[in-house]
Amino acid sequence: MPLAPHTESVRRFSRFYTRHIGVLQEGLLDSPYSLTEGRVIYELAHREETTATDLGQELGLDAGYLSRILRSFGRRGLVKKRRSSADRRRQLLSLTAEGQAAFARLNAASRNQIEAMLAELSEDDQRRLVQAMGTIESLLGAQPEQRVPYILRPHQSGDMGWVLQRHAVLYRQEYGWDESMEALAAEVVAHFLRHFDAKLERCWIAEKDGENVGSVAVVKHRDRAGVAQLRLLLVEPKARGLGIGRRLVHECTRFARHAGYHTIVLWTDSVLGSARRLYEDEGYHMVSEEPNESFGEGTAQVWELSL
Amino acid sequence: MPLAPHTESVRRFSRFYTRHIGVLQEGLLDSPYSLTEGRVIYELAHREETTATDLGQELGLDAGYLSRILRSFGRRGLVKKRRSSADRRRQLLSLTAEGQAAFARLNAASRNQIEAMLAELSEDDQRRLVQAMGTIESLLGAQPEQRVPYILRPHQSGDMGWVLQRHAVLYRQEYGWDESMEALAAEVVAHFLRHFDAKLERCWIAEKDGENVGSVAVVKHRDRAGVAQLRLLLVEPKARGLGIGRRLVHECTRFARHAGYHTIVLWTDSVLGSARRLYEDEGYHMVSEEPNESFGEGTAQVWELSL
DNA sequence: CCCGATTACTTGACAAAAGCAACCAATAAC
DNA sequence: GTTATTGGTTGCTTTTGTCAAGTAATCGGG
Repeated sequence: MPLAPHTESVRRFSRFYTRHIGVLQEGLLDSPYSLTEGRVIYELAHREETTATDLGQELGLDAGYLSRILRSFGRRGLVKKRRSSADRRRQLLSLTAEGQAAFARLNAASRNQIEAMLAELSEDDQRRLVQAMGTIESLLGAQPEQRVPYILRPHQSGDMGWVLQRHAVLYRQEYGWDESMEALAAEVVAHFLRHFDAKLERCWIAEKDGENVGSVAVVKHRDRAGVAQLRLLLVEPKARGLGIGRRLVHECTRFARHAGYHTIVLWTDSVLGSARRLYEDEGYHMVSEEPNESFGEGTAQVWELSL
Repeated sequence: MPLAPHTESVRRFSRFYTRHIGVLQEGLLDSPYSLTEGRVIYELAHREETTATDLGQELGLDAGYLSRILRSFGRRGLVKKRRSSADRRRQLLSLTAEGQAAFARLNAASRNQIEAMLAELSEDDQRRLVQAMGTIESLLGAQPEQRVPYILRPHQSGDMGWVLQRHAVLYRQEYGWDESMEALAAEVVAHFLRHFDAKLERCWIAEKDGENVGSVAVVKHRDRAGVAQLRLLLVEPKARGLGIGRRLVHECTRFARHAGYHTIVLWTDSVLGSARRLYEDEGYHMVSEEPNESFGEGTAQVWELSL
């Protein structure tokens, strides 16, 4: 039997935190989404493809109510539904690019609020706060979130600079590639930004714990009509092993197929062994290989996937 | 600028605790009150008399909405309204006995839930939990609750036993009174329980942090018609200085006036100095004094207040 | 003391959020 | 093949909350 003062302390804390959260959530008010809608978007952003029933279960929502929310999301172009081929009653739900962007905005707003709150504390106090929260979570048995611990979103301003920088740093660190690699990446990035065609091209940024940890882009092939090219694939070392690379590659395939391309190709280098696995598993096969002239020591390869 | 991982930790905790609270609040569902209604009752129970505007401000409720809630509470007999004499636009709101009882039920239900939750933790872990919660509250600047830190409620089964026990223990400890005092109190309690007349009699228990800390009762005078008697006033030493005694005495006056008595009387002893102040401030005056035969060394006094 | 502004509260109309129940189509179970 | 179950949608209702207007009392000058 717990002590009465403990019980009351917990109740006081609950009241306090409820109010605290209430204040935070009011920030959502100047978005076009209700709180529940926000939760739905959050959940969608953190899953690759779910069904409505799943979602309803997770969020404790009435099926009818959720159905309407999803329909409105569909109308607003945030969510796309795809009949499951295994069970044609089910719809596999996923966020569209607009949906991902909408979530990114919500997410950024929420993050800014928390940051503003934290900014008022000293670094020590921030640490103590996070520590205390962790204690509570573990004591009250927060099970580790079974969602994917990252989100994908379209690129925003500033992102491409990050993409370039990390390409340069990582490929130098991991493979010792020289500046010509950086120059090439810079050219790709510049071209992407200058000629970006939202209908036929796309870039995804993977974000984890508020930090960018991965990227990939689909662009039109410079010469071959109806052919897409996958470029700028990157996953930060500390975020590897979570399936982010696989997800990024897959996202490209889905987009390219949907955009009407008949083929998607990519260039890679024989030294990039782990990437090779991703491409193979996605269904790509190598179509040509030749000595790499510009950087490194491996051979340049072209891989292709028919859509 | 806070570190990104900290921000994300705080967000994760907020999600976690939101969900946690959600589960707890579902317990309210098998009560006849909505969440908002519950909050209103809570607030009313923790204030002596408030105005609707005050309440709305505190809870962030729309005035119109609150007005309707209060009207329905009025209809259900939970709340009574009294025009302020200082400002006749205002209504002073307070819970009726039924209202207090309703709150006590809600409160007990909520407490049971928390207790069940705590019961799964070792005592050490409970301590760590409460500690961590305290840390968060102080870091996030919970201002000390400005509400009265106790609530009043009608007596429930078991309470009268507590009243008797504490009378015996406290008067012995503080004034060295002997068993005859206990016997007298027992008789009063027994008579109260056996002949309890809900229309004309009432007992209040003051509760703080989930523990009983005070009591008082109004009963019909045994001989004089139209006269009420205040009995069994008690405040635990550790809860003194919070105005609980004063509040209890005042509650009696209000009730007696409302129940139609023309006078309320009480017996006390000259050694009970602090109680004397309470009675004086409430408007009582001493009407007789004679040597105390039964216990202690002081003189027995009768005080009276015309209603 | 008078008059406009403000405050405390109420009311009506309405919108948003949520829940319930009936229903359809696809699938699973027998 | 028939029945039950599942995934989802739709119509209807209740609950919850907002907005604006209205009333009475009070405040704040001149």
